[in-house]
Amino acid sequence: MATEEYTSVWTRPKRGRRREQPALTQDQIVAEAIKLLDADGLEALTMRKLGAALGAVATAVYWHVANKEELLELVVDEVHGEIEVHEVADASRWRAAAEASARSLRSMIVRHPWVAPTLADVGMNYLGPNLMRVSDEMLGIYLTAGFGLLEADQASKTVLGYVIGIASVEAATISKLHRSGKDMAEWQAAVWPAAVRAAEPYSRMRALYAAYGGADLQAGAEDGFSYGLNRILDGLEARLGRS
Amino acid sequence: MATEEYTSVWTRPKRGRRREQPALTQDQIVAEAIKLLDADGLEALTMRKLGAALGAVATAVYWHVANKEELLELVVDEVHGEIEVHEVADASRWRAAAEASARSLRSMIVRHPWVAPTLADVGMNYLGPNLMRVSDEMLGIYLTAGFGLLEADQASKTVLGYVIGIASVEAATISKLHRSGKDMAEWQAAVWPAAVRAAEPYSRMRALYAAYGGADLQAGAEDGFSYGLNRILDGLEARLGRS
DNA sequence: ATCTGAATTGAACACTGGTCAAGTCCTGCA
DNA sequence: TGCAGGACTTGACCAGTGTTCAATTCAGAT
Repeated sequence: MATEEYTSVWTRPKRGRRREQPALTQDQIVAEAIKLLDADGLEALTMRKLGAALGAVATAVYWHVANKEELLELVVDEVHGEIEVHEVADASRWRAAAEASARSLRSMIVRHPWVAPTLADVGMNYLGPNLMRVSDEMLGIYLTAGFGLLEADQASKTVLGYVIGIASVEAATISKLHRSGKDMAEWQAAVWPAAVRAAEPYSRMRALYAAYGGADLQAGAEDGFSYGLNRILDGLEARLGRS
Repeated sequence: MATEEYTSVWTRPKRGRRREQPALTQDQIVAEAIKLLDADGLEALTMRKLGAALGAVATAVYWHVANKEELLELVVDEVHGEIEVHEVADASRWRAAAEASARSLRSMIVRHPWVAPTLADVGMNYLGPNLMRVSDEMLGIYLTAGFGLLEADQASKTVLGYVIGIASVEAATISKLHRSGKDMAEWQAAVWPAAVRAAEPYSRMRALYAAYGGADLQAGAEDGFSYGLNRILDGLEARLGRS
């Protein structure tokens, strides 16, 4: 609570004063919301905190944004603006472009771990310009690769689904990590015993955990992502050769 | 508010009566929570509503469960119990088993659309017995297919990631649908024009939407899922043949 | 100098998850 | 039979949530 200044009819600032706060804008709000989300995660985003961070009051935000859900919609679209998809000039180079776009999407999710659950409970019901642009450009990759329109869409969605799924799981870990303040190694040390104990009754999981030992899980995730992505692109490429 | 029954020293049930409410159990609570989640979605699950549904009061639940997060953990593990993974006897039949397990997972998510966002923001940090069992059995499929331990894990996670990603998006639509009370056709009719308008500036998306026209999106999702799954399994199979 | 309408505020509402001390019931032991 | 103590339930309460609404402030056009 700020200490209340004593004001009265006499001490009150003259009405002529101009608003030094340059007035909230939607862009400003979205940017600040992203900052808060990145810093403290999804459930830490509160209309009041957001208002405060903007030097205003919660309700002021509602002038620029209908409600929290709409704000999230804007915010999700905004971060999709970070995704880079290269136009693919040569049909024979579609695979590199597909891989790059997948990696770009993944790194965006890792950078903003809160998008994963948000996307997951909002699906493709958002129609923001950045989402559309990314969809369009990705579709373009598979079209110039030689797929027909409908199959290109399916191919694109296959890769998209894979990346979202994998990145969601990664993002969850990152979030938990970030919020607990520990670094990867500490956290791994803390969680590993419990995981091993839980795996105990299942022979194959037991073997797997034993094989991993104390390996670098972050590097493992990286490798796993590449592995899966390559298998998927293999599958698509094979399909392409056959038609 | 329930209408209060009149009771007094005279009309009150005799003290000897045994508790006809067979006392809350954790299983009962979890089961009821799932029922509520299925019916009204994630954010409709309230400790108070849950208590009420069990003929008790919110705080009573806290005797059996530490907090809401733990409850969600239990609930997520419970629904994973619905996933069926067939043991694969013959190494040559791994692909059918892999496909079946993927479909089983997908249909579980579609049946309980709220698991998608829940999983997405909790990742693989749950260590419940059903999750472990499913992981173990799925790993088994790829092991008997002929993959080495670490690659089998990667293969399994590839398919898992794909299914979770795709199913998340599907689940979101299903949730929105279910909560709006409309059926698929109605909803599609309502949303389609907005989608087409949003796609307008993007030539490939415009073409895609035009090609889809008013097609059955549900069937489309089904086809899309199968397509992607088959490509992934193609990719894995190819890898298997080469080693 | 006044009016207009966009922008901002403070107070309130109905609700959330969670805690707490107090109570009620039931079982098992004497 | 009486009683102790653990299992279970309760109501009152807390801080914090998203959201609404009337009232206010202010910049610029008239």
